[in-house]
Amino acid sequence: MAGGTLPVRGDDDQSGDRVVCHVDMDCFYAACERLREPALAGEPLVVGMGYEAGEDIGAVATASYEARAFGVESAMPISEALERLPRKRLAARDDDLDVSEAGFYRSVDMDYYKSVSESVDEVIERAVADADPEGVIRSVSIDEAYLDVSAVGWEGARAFAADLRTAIEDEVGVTASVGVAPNMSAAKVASDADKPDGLVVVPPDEVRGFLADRPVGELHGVGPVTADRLAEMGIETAAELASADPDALESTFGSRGRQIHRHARGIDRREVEPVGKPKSISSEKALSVTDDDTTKREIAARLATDVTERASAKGALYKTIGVKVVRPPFDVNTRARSLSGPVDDPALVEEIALDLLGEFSDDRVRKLGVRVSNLDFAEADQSSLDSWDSDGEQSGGSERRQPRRHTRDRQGRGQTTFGDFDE
DNA sequence: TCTGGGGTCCTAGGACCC
DNA sequence: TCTGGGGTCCTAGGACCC
Repeated sequence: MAGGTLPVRGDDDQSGDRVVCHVDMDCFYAACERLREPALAGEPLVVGMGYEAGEDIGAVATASYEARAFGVESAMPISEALERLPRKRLAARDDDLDVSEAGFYRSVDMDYYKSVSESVDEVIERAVADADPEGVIRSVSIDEAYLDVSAVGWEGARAFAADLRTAIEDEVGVTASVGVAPNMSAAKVASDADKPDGLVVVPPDEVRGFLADRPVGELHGVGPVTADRLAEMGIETAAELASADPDALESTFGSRGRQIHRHARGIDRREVEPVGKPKSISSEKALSVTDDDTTKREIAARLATDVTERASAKGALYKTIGVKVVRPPFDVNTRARSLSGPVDDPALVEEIALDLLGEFSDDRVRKLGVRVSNLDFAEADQSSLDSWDSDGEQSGGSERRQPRRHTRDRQGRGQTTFGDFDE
């Protein structure tokens, strides 16, 4: 195809005008732990989720680079991490173990990490406001954000990103890697390219070359399953994906096929937009495998409470209540039930969750979850008092629901949201 | 490698409506 | 009474992200 290596269509050129930064904090949880416990600096450090001091349950949430050198990886069971990297304390007492080949383990402390994240956000907000009054920030997680700072232009892009990194490190004490590119997906790859503490700037005319030799798995939207299937098709690098037939990709991967094809070509016209309201709220918990129904119901009830409290704190009404049941080895089942209108009714959530769980009462279960979705953020705080009763049936005055705006009704199907028609 | 927790989006089939 | 097209909503599962 002509133009395979050029910014092909006229409408692609527009993306060259944008300057998008992806800010990605380095080993964020571990960095936070070091912030309040400076003695951990330079040491192998593992932060475990579901981990309790001295135990060997849970999974690795973050491993410092020093710990990664021992083969500890994200999502690895703590038990396995301990085999590769024993606890410092144990090593100190055990003559067979070398203290220099041991590390520190800490459990996740989300509240603290959030407070650090807020400090980082303040630095970012100020930097963006100073550099580009029309700038936009999209926080995608506790340790990651996209910035549209097009006003700084490509001449000013590197200086902006460098100053931002310096400010974050000086003022908060943690480091970030930043990627700068004409769009979100390329900026994301750029921020990953020189971690940790990196800065990679990819101007518009270098995007294709920058991506070319990278494995497809580095692209946003290509996970392990897709990467394997692409490999079967003989596609392993971004350049190979970029020159693949988009129709073939679409027939194999659906709409995502075209999306990853565009990303491989360095095209992504999604706008950087602030994150909107959540679409679901859920809570789940791994448990040691059990078929005891009482245990399952107790846990489900707790999860329901957690979910409804969080929903309430966010002012969210919900219309759909669901459960998730994971049976060994890893058989994920979901069940959901919708009401006829949005409610804030914790007792009802528990009741429905337990009812849905009933189908699995005899099953061995390794993990349970409760979820509310179909959320509605009513302006006012009037909640479950009116017309929705426990059957989810409307009583009497069926038009008493909150005045409904069409914008919301479109959301489910309208395809107007971020992420599909994007590029 | 026997896999933690909180999310998003997409797909596909079925019910139902006009 | 065997049959069209368009559309919405619901449920379940899957892939992906951090």
